[in-house]
Amino acid sequence: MADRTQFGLSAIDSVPLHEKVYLELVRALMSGQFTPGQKLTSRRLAKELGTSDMPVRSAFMRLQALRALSPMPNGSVEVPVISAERFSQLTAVRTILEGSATELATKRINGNNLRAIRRHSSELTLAAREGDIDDYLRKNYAFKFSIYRHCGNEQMIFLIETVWMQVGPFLRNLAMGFEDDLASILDIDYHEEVVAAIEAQDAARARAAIVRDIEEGAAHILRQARFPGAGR
Amino acid sequence: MADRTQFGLSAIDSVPLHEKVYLELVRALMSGQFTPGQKLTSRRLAKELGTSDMPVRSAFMRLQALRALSPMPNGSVEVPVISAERFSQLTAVRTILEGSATELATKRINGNNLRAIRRHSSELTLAAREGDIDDYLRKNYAFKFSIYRHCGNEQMIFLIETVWMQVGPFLRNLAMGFEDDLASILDIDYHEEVVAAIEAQDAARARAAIVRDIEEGAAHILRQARFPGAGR
DNA sequence: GGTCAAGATTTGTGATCGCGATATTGCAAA
DNA sequence: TTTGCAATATCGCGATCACAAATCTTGACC
Repeated sequence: MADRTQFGLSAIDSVPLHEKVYLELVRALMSGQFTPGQKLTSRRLAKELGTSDMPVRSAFMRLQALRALSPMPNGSVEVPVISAERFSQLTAVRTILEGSATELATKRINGNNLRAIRRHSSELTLAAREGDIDDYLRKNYAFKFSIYRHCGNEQMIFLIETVWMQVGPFLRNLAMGFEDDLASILDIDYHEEVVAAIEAQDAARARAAIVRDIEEGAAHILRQARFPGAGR
Repeated sequence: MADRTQFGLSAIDSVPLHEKVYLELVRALMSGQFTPGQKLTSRRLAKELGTSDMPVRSAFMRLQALRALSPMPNGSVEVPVISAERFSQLTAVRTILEGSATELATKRINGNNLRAIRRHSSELTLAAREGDIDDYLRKNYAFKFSIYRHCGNEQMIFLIETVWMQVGPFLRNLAMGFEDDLASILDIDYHEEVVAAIEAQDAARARAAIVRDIEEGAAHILRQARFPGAGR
């Protein structure tokens, strides 16, 4: 479905190349298409994308500022290797930010919002039962941000997104630890409890449920993950 | 004190130009040398700095990713114009993040750390009494981060820094509202109370003091600031 | 088989150029 | 003086080139 004006002309695409490259890299990173530690060079990537290396360099700069890519001493970038310590720190920050956002959102959510959240919640449950990891992660993202979006603080949402940019690519590689048993993740998944708390307008309970969801998920990951420098 | 090798040669400076431009822009932004709403163009800035526009473009990309510069529809960037709403949101995020960081830090600070914090605190008091706004803001930054640095969570510090990058340039222009009466800011400055709470190892009290410091400072600013779109 | 140095390749970095779009200026008409 | 518009200057963007440093390859030698 190409964009067409009323005269049948295709709409001029004014989105800069570097922006497209950036979005493409975010997508690739968040869906775990790169291996942690993988080195990315602007020239090679440019060749793969069929552009010059300039737009790629721009995208690298942005991603590196957000810590979604790690700068190497020689100026190259690599997909971040997350250590157990960094993962714990990011989890701690997540509980603080996402807990607060949930608490704020609970007080502002109305019927219409709630209906959308419930839909995301049931889709999330479904995805877990069906065992599709990619779909599960995508639905998990959609569900949580359908709540955070209503916290009334755009700055907070931005910060949460930057944290997810750092954890996201990592989660993908770890969720694979569940293999065919993705449904078992529902045992430590409190998203139904979150919805119930929001319905009851109980902000403190909603915060507690989100925090618990984040923490138990992280603990489960820490249990079965192999982190660099922690033996093999 | 230039870097000299043992042969008296000046050390080759291998810091990339785009990094220097970035640091220079951060410094200029944080010290309020740009007016909110001011448009920055890579070409003009490059000419002023005596470089090509490439390093400037890189620096723009990074600052824009961190929201320290706002992208314009045509791709230019401008120094962010902060609205009353955005300022309130950023303040709310600050209380959450910096409150948590202070609470965590209180539990980890030992005698040596405390001595440095006390020094920063007294320097801050001194700067307020002397009435030098720039010095006050610098000391305020140094004092607060001398605490946050010990929170044991590098990711949290990074997020706090990005928030400061957004509020910093704005604070400068508003602190000028105090004019010759900077010493009066001490009336709503709870940094001595923060130090006392840390000394007493009372994490909850330290958090409350920092939050109060942030909130009352922000309230004072909101009272006398002229925000865009709020009449004149 | 392992080591190391020379050569070849790749890479980051920054300058420059060209294109199309945007913004600014200058001037004439109302 | 204000309005309309064309000439001009400036700008974002992306491609390409040059150069030095880093990295990889290769092959001779111990």
